[in-house]
Amino acid sequence: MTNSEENYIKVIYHLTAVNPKGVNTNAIAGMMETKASSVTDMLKKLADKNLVIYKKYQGALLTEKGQLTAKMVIRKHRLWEVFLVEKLNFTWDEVHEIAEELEHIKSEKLINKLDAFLNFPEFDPHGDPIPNVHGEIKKIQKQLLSEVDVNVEITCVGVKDSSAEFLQYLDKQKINLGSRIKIIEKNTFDDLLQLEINGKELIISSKIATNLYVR
Amino acid sequence: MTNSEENYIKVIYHLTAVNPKGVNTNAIAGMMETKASSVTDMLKKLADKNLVIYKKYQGALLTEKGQLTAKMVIRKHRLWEVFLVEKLNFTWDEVHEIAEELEHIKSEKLINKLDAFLNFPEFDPHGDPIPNVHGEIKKIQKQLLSEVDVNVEITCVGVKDSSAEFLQYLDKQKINLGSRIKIIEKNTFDDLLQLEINGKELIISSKIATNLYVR
DNA sequence: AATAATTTTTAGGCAAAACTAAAAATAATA
DNA sequence: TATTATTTTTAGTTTTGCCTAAAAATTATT
Repeated sequence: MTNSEENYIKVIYHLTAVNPKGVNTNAIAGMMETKASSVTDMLKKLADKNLVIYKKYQGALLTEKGQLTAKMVIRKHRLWEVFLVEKLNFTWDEVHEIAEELEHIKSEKLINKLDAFLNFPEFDPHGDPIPNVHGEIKKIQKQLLSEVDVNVEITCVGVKDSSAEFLQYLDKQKINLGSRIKIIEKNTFDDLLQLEINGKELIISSKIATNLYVR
Repeated sequence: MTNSEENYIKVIYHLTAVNPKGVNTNAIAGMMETKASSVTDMLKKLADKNLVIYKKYQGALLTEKGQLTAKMVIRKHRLWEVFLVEKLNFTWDEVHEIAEELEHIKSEKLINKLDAFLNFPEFDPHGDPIPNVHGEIKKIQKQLLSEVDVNVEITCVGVKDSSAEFLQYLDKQKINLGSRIKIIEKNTFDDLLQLEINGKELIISSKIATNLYVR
């Protein structure tokens, strides 16, 4: 397995959630920051290796083997992110790029020992679930903050957008995983939300509210 | 910097210790498990990048820039080895292969935070010194066990051969870094040494004695 | 010093993963 | 449905790092 192959598998896995009946070549190209023709080449190779189901012009889907591969790469990525934040004191906006490299380190034993060292965490620093050693993923009930009713107190459990920009904004507003949030008022006209968080009031845009997962 | 380039630089660095006036193409090929013609190709590229001084048929030497690069790769390798042994409970014979991959992870910040997390260790699990953030290496006085006189008590501080086979042998004999050792008798005829270690007697061959550093 | 042996380099190729440009298939629209 | 637009694939290159085989340079030996 090359790094590039693993990255394709991972991208197809993520895109399948949005497009369960076949992931477009162009969509993959967009995520991989490459050209459609390169994607076609790679899909043929992955199909030969039994990782992807691919028929010309029909888009791609992962085989069972491909899905497991994807989950293992995601497992590694998210465990390393936990390590970087919990042990090395990185902030949650800094870890993605480094984990993109670390996720390709090959040793099974390494990742399972890392898992144990971190105490078998179930979620990464952005609230995303970490597949266990068998590839099983614990799903939690969660919704976007934008879907929550007024005056219901909820807990921040994750982010949809995990760009550094967004995460740094959340840091500045002291919004973390675990923060207790209550919507005080929804302004339907300009789509701003008035929140109460950590006892303080805060006005946020709908863009923020549609990128924050709560429970 | 590609992984391959870093590996060449590292190999040239190590070979320079033995061959300070120019490292042979063939020697590099041997260490890299590749062919001499591939080495020639790479030497040209590294010379273009100002990492290596290379003249046809004259062997290779590292520039200042190349030496620093080598030290930084070695720094990463050895810090990761400390992490694997101290934090993840790997044995000292298991860590080399994994560190060979980890040493190529790019972030400066990562390695310096790892260094701090590990409490700025000066030696790796095999007793080899870890270059600091500036590439400075603390040298310690050490000699081979085979060069030590009878009845002088010394401390094991490192290994010359760090193959899994040798390290596992040492583990079995309960010889670790820090073990106190005294040579009771040298048998000049068959080159066996009689040791006292941890209060117990042990007979070792000269092959062992010429691969163990002590102080 | 001349020849033989070894080492190193050159020349030409290959595979992986990307690219561009053009062709083919599918989807959208008049 | 015919035509246009979009998506996807094919064909042909490029770059990196490796290879083999042959040529050139260096070193060793008689």
